[in-house]
Amino acid sequence: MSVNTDLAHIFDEIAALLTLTGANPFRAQANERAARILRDMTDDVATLSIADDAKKQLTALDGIGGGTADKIIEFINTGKIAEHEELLEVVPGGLLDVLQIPGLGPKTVKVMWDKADVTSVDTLKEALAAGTIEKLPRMGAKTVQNIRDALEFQAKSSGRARLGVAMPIAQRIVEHLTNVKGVQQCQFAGSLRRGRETIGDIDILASTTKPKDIAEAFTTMAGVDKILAAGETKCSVRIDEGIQVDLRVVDDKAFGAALLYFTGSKEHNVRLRERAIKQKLRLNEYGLFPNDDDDTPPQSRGVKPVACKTEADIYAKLDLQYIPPELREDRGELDADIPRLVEVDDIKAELHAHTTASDGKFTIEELITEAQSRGYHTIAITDHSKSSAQANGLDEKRLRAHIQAIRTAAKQFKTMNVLCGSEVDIRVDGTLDYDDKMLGELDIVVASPHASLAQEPKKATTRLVAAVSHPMVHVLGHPTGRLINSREGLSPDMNAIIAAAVEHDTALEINANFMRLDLRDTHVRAAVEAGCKIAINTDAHAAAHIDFLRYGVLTGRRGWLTPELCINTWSKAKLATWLKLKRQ
DNA sequence: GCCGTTTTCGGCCCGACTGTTTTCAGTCG
Repeated sequence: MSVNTDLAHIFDEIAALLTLTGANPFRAQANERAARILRDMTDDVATLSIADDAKKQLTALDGIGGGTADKIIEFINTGKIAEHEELLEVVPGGLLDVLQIPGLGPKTVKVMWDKADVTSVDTLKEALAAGTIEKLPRMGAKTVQNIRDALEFQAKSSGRARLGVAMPIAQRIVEHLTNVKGVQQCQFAGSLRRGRETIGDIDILASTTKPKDIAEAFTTMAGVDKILAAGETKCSVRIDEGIQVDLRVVDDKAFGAALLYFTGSKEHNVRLRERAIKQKLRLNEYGLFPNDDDDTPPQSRGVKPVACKTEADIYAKLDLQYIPPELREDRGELDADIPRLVEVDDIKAELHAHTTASDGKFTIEELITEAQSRGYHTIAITDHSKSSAQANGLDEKRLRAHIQAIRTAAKQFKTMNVLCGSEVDIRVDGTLDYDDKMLGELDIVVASPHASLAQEPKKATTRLVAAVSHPMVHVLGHPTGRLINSREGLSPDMNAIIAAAVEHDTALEINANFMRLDLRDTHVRAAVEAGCKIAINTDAHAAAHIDFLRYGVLTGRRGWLTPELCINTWSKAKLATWLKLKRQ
């Protein structure tokens, strides 16, 4: 929903501008929270805001109060927010970019603005060159050099790394460190453990009897480009891929408390600490302690923690169910009944994969063998349709020959359920790329948008609702067509698509390719709440792609997806029955 | 700016690290 995104951006700017004016930090925080809520919701805030009881509906959202609700309504009615405009008259907008530079916070930026006429990244560079920055208070040689380094790094950095890029790197490092002498536990934490679609940096947590050895092993490992910090408990390096990796070394007895802390999210941790306080407890990265109102940290006074060894212990002492990392986003997880979430081992069917018939690398036999080796009972072969000419899509004649070839090949695999399918293009007007007769000859139809992905939201909604309502369609493939960090894709009214999917018993796909992860987590959550069926498919074009499944499962878990709603976890018989019955 | 199982006012998570100063401010997660 692009209005939600636009508004979220404005609230983030208001927050940043407020910090630069020295306003109450909690006021800034409230605006940041509003931005996060808007990004997380699938409801179109524009629709919500024109309702008769708009203010009531908005303030019903936890974290949105009267002031924010008024501003949202103001934006929907006028296209802008007066407070935002007024702040931009006082504070140069270019300072928002300066604030993005690591190490520079609001206090420092304000001093630069007041005393050195810095109003943008460019004027900061000029001030650095002119030597005016180093004359400011608390600006020593090291700080100035750090700013120069950060500017240089920012210029060549590509920003947040995709999940599927960061994960293998993190696993490699964890494996390397686990083999170091003295290491007791080692695993990655942070947004990577929570399965976010992009990762700012990689956090590794370890406990060891020999802290010096692990620090040495970490900073000297292959692929380290630059050592940023090398202390007793924390080391930071930048690796060749341009990603920062932090290693934290903690006491083995408190590994759980540290893991909880370093996994985050920050907002989830704040919620946990607030809850702890209400229970006369105090939570930090060393454990959950009795709260004796002494300002000195309890661990440094020898206070015995109530829990610290494992995350589960801490949740239990806070009277909470264990909350899986993927749910720790302050999206209501503390107040909810947490269901059993889908796991990689639950997946028994791949329902979207390509062969050499279109643009895949597998032959039919290779693809079936690959699926069989993963312990799947079902594999759907879904090559592209004719409109995807760039992907060597099949016309009707070639598709019919392909179906024959699949049926013949399948005879060699007695235990495998091999489905003849297609990934059919959803054309710009919502019609499909084959007629109903052709579609009827297929066991499974995955309908996906590939072209016109910058279509305006209303048309995109009509287009996708038509496809999801089509009686021959089983799965809506990568619904928005977005590519993470490179293409925004469609911004349809996702609730309308979910409603149509529920009505017509069509599954929505989580495309597990880490470039896509489409549906995204928040869409999955809305779909799951509506009782919509979900497919997790890898869209494999080559053997390595089948391993992308884990990213799809992580995204599903972030959307609170249970095995019951995930059609890839069903038994062979249940899945086959649904595929047939759906068309009746 | 938001919120209320002691509150409609007065709070709002917690600690480490860095770099600058001689006891701590600012930033980060």
